[in-house]
Amino acid sequence: MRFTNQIKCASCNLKCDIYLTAVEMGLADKFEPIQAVYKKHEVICRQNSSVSHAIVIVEGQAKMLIEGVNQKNIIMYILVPSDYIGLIGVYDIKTYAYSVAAISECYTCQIDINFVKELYFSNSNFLKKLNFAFGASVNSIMEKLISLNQKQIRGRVADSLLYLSKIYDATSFTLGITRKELGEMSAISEENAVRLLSEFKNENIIGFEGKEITIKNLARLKKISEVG
Amino acid sequence: MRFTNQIKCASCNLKCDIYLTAVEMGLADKFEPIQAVYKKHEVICRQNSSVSHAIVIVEGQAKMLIEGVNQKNIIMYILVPSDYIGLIGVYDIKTYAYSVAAISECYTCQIDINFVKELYFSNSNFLKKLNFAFGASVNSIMEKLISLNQKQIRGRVADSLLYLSKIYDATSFTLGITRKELGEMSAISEENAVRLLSEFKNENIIGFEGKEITIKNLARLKKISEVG
DNA sequence: TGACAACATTGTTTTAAAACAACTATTTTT
DNA sequence: AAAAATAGTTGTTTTAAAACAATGTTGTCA
Repeated sequence: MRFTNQIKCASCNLKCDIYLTAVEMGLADKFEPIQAVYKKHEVICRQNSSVSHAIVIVEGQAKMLIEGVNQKNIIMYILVPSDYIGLIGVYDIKTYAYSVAAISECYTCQIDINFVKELYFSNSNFLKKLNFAFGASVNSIMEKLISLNQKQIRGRVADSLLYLSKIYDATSFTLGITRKELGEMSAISEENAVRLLSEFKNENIIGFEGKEITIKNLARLKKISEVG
Repeated sequence: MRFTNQIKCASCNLKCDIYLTAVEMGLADKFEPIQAVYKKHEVICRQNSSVSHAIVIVEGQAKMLIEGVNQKNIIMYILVPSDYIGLIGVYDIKTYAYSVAAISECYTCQIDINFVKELYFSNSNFLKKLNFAFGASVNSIMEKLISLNQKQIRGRVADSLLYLSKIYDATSFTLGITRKELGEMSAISEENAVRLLSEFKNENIIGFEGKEITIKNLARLKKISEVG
């Protein structure tokens, strides 16, 4: 990890909600984000450590994961630019329930959680926005719980592929993660992750060449996701 | 389900946070909870239906569950008096992500979600209290995710027993749920739930007679929960 | 109070997915 | 450019847990 302080918020293309709210409230001068860059594989925040900043992904990709017993992890989300880490600090939760690690070089902005809290409690629009995002994340965790516990591995991998297609907003995308990590997203072994990709390829549901994946039959994939 | 309107809040022993906050803000007269009684097995709220009221469990017990594919459910929590259902409505989530069903006769109070929202947005103490509860629930869902996905069935049943012991606040308690439901809490089959109870009994970790359960060796049970 | 349903139990069989193994391909490092 | 490490692949074996089956027990209600 290294610090940069090159980009000023005023000239940043991302324009995160925190900055926009600060500006709206005439607090732009009090707004001093720390800019940190993480190399691939570096840990951005560690499960059980204390939440001191809200972190915005400005560039790059990261995985949010729960570190479980016997060093097996579950990857919950892939974070992409404009996603937040650590908002839970606003809800008075002191430690992270998850870890986040870079899967490509990640540029982040880190804003003191107390400053974010100040905005949260004094700006009801911002409050509603965060609340809604937070509430939605609870729903998506429940969906993940169902997916991982009640579907067979075909359904789980289908879910992961659909999820990736959604966050990359395309049916063709470059898989930012390894086969092992695809397994960790679906709570299956690396070998079975490979096997199922090949299976889907043979059935002409997807195509791939290394990390380049194309969903060729979205309807079938959705069907597989549904029936488990 | 039937309605009663016998108990006035002023004379209610429970004194929920919603009522207390309403009183504090001089809104006690605007506070008109609906009192509804549910028989055992009756559904209190159904997954995907819309959230219109915050519901307080006044008496009795209920299970909160996610209804999954192929009619297999996961029981997330057992709700006991003073627990809430539907607070997620405050966070602008319109539909329930789960169902709740009575496991014994349940007396509930139901308060219009818009009234609760009013309190939430105008009383920062109440807001903080709800936020904290909500944030904590996210953490506990993640723990459940780990428990159900990375532990073997022994560890999962151990977790369920520890959870029950915690909510009943005793090492001896009457199991409010069936063996099948204990399985649904631990994401295992009914048969294995029975088998593991017997196994734990043989190993002198627990004792039971029908629904009366005693944890005899808490340390061992915690160990089993840890090692998975 | 007898009949039926729901719940509990235990042994046996089947199965889905992990683990193991052996090998190839692709990146990184030096 | 060679060596080392990481990532990907496929076939085989093992295993944990579900499903099946058969039977006993308790509860409910007409």
